[in-house]
Amino acid sequence: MTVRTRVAPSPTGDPHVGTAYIALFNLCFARAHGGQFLLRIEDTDQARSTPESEQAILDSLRWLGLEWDEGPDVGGEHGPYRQSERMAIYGQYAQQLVDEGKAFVCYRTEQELNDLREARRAAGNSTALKPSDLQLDEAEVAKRRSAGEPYVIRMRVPEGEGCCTIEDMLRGTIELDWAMVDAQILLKSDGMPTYHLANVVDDHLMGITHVLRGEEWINSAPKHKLLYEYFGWEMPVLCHLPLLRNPDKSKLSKRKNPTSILYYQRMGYLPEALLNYLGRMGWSMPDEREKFSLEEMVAHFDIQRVSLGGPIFDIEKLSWLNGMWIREDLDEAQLAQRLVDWAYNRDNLMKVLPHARKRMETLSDFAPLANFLVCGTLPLSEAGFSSLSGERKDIVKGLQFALWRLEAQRHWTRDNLWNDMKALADSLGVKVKDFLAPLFIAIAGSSASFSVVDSMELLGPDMSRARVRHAIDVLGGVSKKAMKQLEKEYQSLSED
RNA sequence: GUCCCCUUCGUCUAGUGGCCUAGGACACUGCCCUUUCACGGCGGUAACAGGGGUUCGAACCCCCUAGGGGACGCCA
Repeated sequence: MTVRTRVAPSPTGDPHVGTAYIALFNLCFARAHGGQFLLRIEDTDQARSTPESEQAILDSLRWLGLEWDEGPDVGGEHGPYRQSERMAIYGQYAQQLVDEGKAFVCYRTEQELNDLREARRAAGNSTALKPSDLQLDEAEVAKRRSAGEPYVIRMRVPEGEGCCTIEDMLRGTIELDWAMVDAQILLKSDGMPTYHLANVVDDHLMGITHVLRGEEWINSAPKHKLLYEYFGWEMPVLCHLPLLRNPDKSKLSKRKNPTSILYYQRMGYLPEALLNYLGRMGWSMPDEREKFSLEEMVAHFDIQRVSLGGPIFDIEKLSWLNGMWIREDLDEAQLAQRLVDWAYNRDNLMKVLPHARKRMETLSDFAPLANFLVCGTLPLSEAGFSSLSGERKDIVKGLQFALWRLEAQRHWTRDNLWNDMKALADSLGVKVKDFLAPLFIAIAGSSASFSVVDSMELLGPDMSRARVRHAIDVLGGVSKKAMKQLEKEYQSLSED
């Protein structure tokens, strides 16, 4: 048995707990059956994938203690293979399908596609575009080809009535209407494969026998099944796991919940505890114990014990569990070591000292100055912002705008952050000093502290963003309606 | 809008036709321990979404309704 997890960098480069969740179940399933657990990096989207974001995910999984196997040597490189290095392979397979009439070249433009979908939606149909919808007459195709216009390769899909049946380990037989399945792009105009092609080709070449993935993939299973049929390959057994949710039950997202593993690391959660908690999401030990190690989970793993309701990620219970691990599994020497490794080490001190030194008269001044760096959530209160001039509404607005900028920043350095904040203040017509004042409190808990941008650099993106979010909440949050208004205003700012 | 998935305390869950007057855990709460706080111990509040079937018997099987979620991209 061989299973794999595909890891895709998120747009912000944060390693997502959802990725670790899926990886954990893949690992347990494989190990429990004496099989292999492989990892595959999904890096065909140039916009989101950088070497750093890929490394961040691998490092996070390792931090959690999820070790993967070295797979078969597909395409010349071991380990968590990178697709971009093997582009030629996908092109070949796509071409093979074209030659066999199972895929076709499509010159449709984005505008045309939008119009076609719009028309289908207006007619009350699904928006799935079929090969016949996309057909252009030969003269037009010839014209676009000789003009060197970009094209993609799409798969042919059934156009008549009927269902595709998918077998799922947990859900049994699922019937999906072929009408919902569009002529999926297999090869993008930049020559990169889409997930669908890469996924099927890789899994076959890597000898994957079982695929455990998130339930958001159920709807594309027919495409994958069809591809396996086109290629004449045996399809792996599928299993769709439930999705982790926000407290409001929507799919876990960073706007509503911290989702980055780095955030939990920075907050001081132990990897064992976080992994243990993820193992309790939609799964339970046969004896219902709450606390268990990865080894114990593997030893007792049974995929049939997965419950299908989407579990809500509850930080309070995670914290309780983390406390259990600290109290029961670490003696004092080990705990001391954890603290040192976590933050109280020389490297960290050296990073903080340049900012603290100028402000110190005695050594004991250091702790209060650096306190905010090792704090998790700051004990903020509304009163803490009362010293600021300006209305609360405007303070919240400033923080929200700043948050959006921070969320967009991929290169987290003090200079970039400074430029972001400066630009924002300028476009709002506010003095930088006044704009930054609430941010000081959000980040450091007081306006008397290191420069905010230095503080944010030290805190890192996840913790910084979480602090700003927390401050907005403390100030009463933003209503849905007000949020729409702010989004509009923010949009118009960036257009100027 | 169309299709798919899901539905047990506020939350994570046990439960696969009789052991269910529905069990455990987090949170909340009462008491005990304690100079304080925490930890720990003992209690308490709190759920089978609704309606129809099938069955001697249904949280569990079937149907309908409702609610929630997901998918409908040159994202994964």
